[in-house]
Amino acid sequence: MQTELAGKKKTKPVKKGKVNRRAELLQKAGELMADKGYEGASMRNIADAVGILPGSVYYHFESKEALFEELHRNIVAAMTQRVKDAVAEFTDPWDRLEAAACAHIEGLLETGNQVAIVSPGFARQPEGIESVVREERRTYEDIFRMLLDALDLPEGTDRTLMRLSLFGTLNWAPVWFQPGGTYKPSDIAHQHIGVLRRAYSG
Amino acid sequence: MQTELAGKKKTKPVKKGKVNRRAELLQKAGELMADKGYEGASMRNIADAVGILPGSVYYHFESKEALFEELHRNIVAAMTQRVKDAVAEFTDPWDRLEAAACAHIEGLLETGNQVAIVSPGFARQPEGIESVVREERRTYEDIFRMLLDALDLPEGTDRTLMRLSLFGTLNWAPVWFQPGGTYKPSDIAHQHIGVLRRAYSG
DNA sequence: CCAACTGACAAACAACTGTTTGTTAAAATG
DNA sequence: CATTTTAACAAACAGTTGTTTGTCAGTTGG
Repeated sequence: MQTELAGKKKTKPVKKGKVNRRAELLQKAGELMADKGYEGASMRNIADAVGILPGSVYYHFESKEALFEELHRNIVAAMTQRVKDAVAEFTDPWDRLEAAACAHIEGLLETGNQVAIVSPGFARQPEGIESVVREERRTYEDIFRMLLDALDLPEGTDRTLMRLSLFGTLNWAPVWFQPGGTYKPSDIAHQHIGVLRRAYSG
Repeated sequence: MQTELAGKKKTKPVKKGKVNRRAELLQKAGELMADKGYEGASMRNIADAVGILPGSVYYHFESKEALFEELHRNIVAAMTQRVKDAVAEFTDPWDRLEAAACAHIEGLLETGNQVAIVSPGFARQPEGIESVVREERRTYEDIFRMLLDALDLPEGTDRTLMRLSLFGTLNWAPVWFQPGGTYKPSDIAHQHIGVLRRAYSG
């Protein structure tokens, strides 16, 4: 039982042999909530999924809301990074927008729909942290606002409606999309942006 | 259990002086579920809203699922009628599509979001009746399939993605739309169809 | 006029919700 | 070696869920 660690320098943060239950909880909670909604995924479900008793979850998280809040923040951060990376590869404004749309919907559909948690109204979210959640989402959407501003569009074009329509098309996809079906996630983004290109530029 | 009206035609119309609690229940259940989702609206909430005790609801409806099923059917029927009426006023295929889109989103946004109940994934729906619900929805969507088929589009245009994108734009609106805000519901439909027109025809 | 039906009430049911408490065994630390 | 920290268990908490049961007043039809 007694592991002899001969002079090995042990740092505090990550325990070596230990699985990180905290991350596990976030992971499983994400999957369950994406599947069944915030209220649909109970603390018992989440605890069961990682092989732990319900009460033990409260060692790692103060409450269900706190757990969700951190989960939400992680997902938005991951999505933001993903989109920014994708956009950086292009210089043409239309290409950049399409890259962002692709990254968004791929994140939405390929990560087990976890990102659906971020979608307002998709799964019911707790009352108390709505403001925090909303601000994080707004920051994320700002990326798209910026990309749309960079487009050379006919005067009087409503960029806000364009963005909302784009998000509608993309965020609605989890409702009908079937992995392995006719379409790839990127097809959805490509088609929508394609229509916009044809309508507004050459 | 069925009352036989073989020879005698004994219609059971609305009692004269009586308020129709059954319709009232459907109405209030619709409002509550649109607001808080299927699971968010409890039988007690619904009963309270019409001034009745929770148990009494079970005189009118066999179960919560049965109540929802009927509610869903009513809403789809109302929407179908609404869209068909709107479409009938026009002959040009693009005008007909735009009229349908307008009717759809106006139904979605102006009736207290009750139609949101029809949206899959928007509010969690009971497991057992998913198939019924899905078929009703498919029938409704067929109207739009038909309208899209009537369009004169460049060969190879993917009408399915067009429809899904349209529904995405429209069905996502309840998430962000604010009554009395910058936009009218019809603006959303008009803008999206406008882009399609510009891209594919004129 | 009395029986049947209608529509509701009151009370309970088991199952489930998020959460709290007290305890405990193993590891890390001084 | 002694003590603190970590991470879990076991059991209960009060509240809510959909639903069932038994009762009963008021209307209605034969």
